[in-house]
Amino acid sequence: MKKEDILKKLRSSGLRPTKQRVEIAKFLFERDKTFHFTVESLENHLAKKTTCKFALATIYNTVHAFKKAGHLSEVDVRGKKTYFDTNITDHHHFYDNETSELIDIDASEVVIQKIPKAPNGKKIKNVEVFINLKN
Amino acid sequence: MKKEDILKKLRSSGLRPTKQRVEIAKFLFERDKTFHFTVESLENHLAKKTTCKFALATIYNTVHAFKKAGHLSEVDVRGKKTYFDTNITDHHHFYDNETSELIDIDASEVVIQKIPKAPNGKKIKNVEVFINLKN
DNA sequence: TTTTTACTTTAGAATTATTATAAACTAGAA
DNA sequence: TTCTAGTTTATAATAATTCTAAAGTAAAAA
Ligand SMILES: [Mn+2]
Ligand SMILES: [Mn+2]
Ligand SMILES: [Zn+2]
Ligand SMILES: [Zn+2]
Repeated sequence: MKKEDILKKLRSSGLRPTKQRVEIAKFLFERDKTFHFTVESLENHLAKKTTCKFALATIYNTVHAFKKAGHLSEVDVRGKKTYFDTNITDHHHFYDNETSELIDIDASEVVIQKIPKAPNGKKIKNVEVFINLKN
Repeated sequence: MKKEDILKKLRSSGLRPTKQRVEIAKFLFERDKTFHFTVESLENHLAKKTTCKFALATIYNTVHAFKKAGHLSEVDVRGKKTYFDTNITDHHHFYDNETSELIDIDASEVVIQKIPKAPNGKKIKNVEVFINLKN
């Protein structure tokens, strides 16, 4: 992902390219594999990787703007913190409760043979499969 | 569910049958269909149904004791509040984002044909299917 | 280039859900 | 009935997140 693409992500999220936002965008989007994170973990990573200072509110605001623009998704994990996901495709997860780690499962790796029909007046938006792991 | 069964639920959770606990247990377990709730919604229901007063801490403590004893389960729902479930069997859910309502899906109504194998050293504990609804 | 404007960062306050505390109360044993 | 361990409760504390408003900055206007 080039600098111009980073700027595109910011613009399409309605965000001016400030120092903080560019650092956050680079950290989140200049990678090959999926990154699952909480605001707290992102803050720690940013503190290590960059010299720039980040107010917590800036991280929250930026992450939410990316989510709203569709550049990040949210994953439901048991617990109090919100988890975000750089993988915005329709996909599933393994969840390791011991390590609180999420692992992506591509949609093609799960085939559902039978599923109930939606309640009256409703339609199915999407199906999420969550596989809990143990040792 | 008879009075004796309610007392059994309390005893097996290590709880003395106090006025508050009996009311909570009756409200949660004297029903046919599944009840999905947050501590806040349970508090509101109890306020309507009974004359007894409940400190929030008592509701939290009692619900957690029931969960620990296996009489309640927890469901992961997007959002900040913890959802509990009187259905303790292995089952799945529809989730209506408009109304924040959960609907049970019996395990037999979902058949999964293909699923990835667990990462090295790990085993699959259980598989949860979450079907998001739209209008 | 300067000036101006609107947007942004930030520290700290506020809010929300939950958990902890410790004093007053009570079920059940003795 | 008395005693004891367990319970309820109001309130304080904590944790995650959101809000606020003052000081700072990017980009448009002059
Ligand atoms: Mn969650
Ligand atoms: Mn949740
Ligand atoms: Zn993912
Ligand atoms: Zn359920």
